[in-house]
Amino acid sequence: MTFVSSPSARLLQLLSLLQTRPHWNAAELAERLRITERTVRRDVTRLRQLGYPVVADAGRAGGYQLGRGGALPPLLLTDDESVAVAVGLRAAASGGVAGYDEAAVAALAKLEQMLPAALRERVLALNAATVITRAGSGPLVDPELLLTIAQACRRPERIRFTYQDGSGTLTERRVEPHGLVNAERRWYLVARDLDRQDWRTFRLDRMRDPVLTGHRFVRTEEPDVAAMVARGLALAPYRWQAEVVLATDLREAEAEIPRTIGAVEEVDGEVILRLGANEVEWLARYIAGLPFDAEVRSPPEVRTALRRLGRRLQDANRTRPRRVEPAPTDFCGVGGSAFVPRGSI
Amino acid sequence: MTFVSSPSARLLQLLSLLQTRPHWNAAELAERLRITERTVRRDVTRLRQLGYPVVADAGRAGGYQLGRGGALPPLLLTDDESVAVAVGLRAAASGGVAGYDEAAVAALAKLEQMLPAALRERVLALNAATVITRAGSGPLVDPELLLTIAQACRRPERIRFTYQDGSGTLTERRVEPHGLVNAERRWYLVARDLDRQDWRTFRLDRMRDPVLTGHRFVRTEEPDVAAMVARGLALAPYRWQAEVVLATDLREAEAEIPRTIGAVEEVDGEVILRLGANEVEWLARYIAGLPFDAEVRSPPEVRTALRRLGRRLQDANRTRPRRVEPAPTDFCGVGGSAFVPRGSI
DNA sequence: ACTACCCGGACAGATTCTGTCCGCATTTCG
DNA sequence: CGAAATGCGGACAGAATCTGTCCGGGTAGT
Repeated sequence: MTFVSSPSARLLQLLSLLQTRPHWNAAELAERLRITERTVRRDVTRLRQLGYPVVADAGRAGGYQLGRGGALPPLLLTDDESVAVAVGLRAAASGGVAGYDEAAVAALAKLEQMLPAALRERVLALNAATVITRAGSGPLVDPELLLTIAQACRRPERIRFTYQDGSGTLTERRVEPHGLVNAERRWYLVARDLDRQDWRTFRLDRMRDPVLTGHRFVRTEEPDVAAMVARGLALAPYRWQAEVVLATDLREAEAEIPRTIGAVEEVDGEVILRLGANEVEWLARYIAGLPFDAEVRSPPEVRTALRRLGRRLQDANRTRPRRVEPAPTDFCGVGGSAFVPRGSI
Repeated sequence: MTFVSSPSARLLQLLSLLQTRPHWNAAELAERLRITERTVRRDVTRLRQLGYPVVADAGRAGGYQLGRGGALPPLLLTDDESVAVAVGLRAAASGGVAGYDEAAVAALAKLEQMLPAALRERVLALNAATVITRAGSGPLVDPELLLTIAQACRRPERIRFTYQDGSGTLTERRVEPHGLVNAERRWYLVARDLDRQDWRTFRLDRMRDPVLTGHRFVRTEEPDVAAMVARGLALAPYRWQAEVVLATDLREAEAEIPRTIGAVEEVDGEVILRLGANEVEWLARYIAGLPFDAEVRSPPEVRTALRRLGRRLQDANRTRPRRVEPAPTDFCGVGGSAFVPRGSI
């Protein structure tokens, strides 16, 4: 640590020390800053006068701690950046980002204190006026776990962890981590599984006790991480895997079918859709809902289900409906979105 | 402004003044802080030594400005809050939140500087390891416009604006704004339309030149803003509005059909689904894809389309498929989601 | 050329800071 | 209960820094 001559700079150093450890006594601080304990006490008083919440305990186990809240020094963000902070944290608080609702709200409150007064007023108005939609939260992920995995990805270093798959089975995994993806309100890790010698995608909320093994590794492949996650979601270990010939071209099919639903490719001049589900009925319904005709190649159970569904659609909508006219609506928006469940996993 | 005795506290006051106005000369600052210009110059030097980027111009139009960047004082966020900031801004940067990509990246870079060194390293690793998924950005909304509307909501004050509807028609609108919603990557305003004497929902990216009229109003109703947006999305001014009887109970129907797709209610012991689209074919496909049987009450065109679809499903999947076995996959994740287009608007 | 700005050294006096000393209060442990 | 280890803050003398004043130098705009 370098020593500075001016008291105001030393104040900031004291503040930094208080942050790096939860607990200091005056003797420790004095030694670190090369001042006396009396001066430490004076500096603590100065920090308090400046609005920093320094908490002290007398007695045998006494010492200083930095409390939360209090006045904070100015923050150098542009107006756009401040709005982005408010909007981004608001989105996190409403569950748009996996599992950081409360922390985001708290962080937002603190950051607001640090804005210039005029802009603060406006950002506060934005938060007050914005209604939280019930998007729902993703599964909680321990921040410590997330950061540990992130560090493993970055070094890069092999990790070991306990994993719980969809059916509840626990297995030990050893992997070379590659990248993190936050998709569909969940966090995923794309990694190379050392025991299976292949790429795998794991959900972080199903991961326990990650341990950095200490073994560094060299990356020899650069997979498209986002694509693997998206593809993986489509071809999860469902009970039924269907192969369907679509009566359309590849571009149209790709535009219509999200990669998280199914994989589309062209083989011998035909457009083939592969997708999975745990229930035949679900597959039949999904295929029936596609905006182009489809022939199921396999499995035959799905073909049968589609024929049965076709018959039921005809039977239910013969003639003679009851007439009711829906009320007119003037709405000036557009768009919609939905999660598509495909049977229990 | 209150005056303080200690030079270190005055430094923070000087820093605050430099933020409130883009330009000050020494004489103005001296008068504000009740010190001489020479002392202002000394304080500026001290701020620079502390890492604040104070920019000065000599000459007739000279003065001081606070530049961007530079060292920043410690920020009092918990680890959880810091991760939430990083994650939330990362989501905004990847288009998860409407229109604040670049500003979010810049804000994130600045905030990272303010973390304690150990935590900063870990948050940086998180950002490096996280792959941006191609969620796509929503339409850009001018931050100034967003903040103006937010302020109108909060006061509350009537506003006037030019609105472009789905077909491109421009109209003048006078409204009493109630609340803002960020849904489906777009910003919406829920307001009471004064000319139509009814509640309306507007997209902010289709709004121009909002003007605060100066007329305050009192809120006499508290509508469910999020529900109005969601409901509005389902019952947009489509060419075809269908009414469908579902062979299931209300709870099941509500669980299966998002409010952004259609409205479900129970009438005389029957579960009724109302939804709209610009194309009959789309409605037929969607209804066919539902996981329960459905009878279309109206319009007859949709009933006809469903019968036709049922026949085609049977024809396309008679017998004798070509046999191909899909490759097995071990993927440990689940879930999917997609925007559901329903014909051109 | 003139005016209005920023820059920073030098000096004497004013102000603040520091270490030392001390008594008081609180908490924990044996 | 007493001892030990902590925080608290006043008082004092000397050390250190800050301040206003003065001044010469440099830059930018009219």
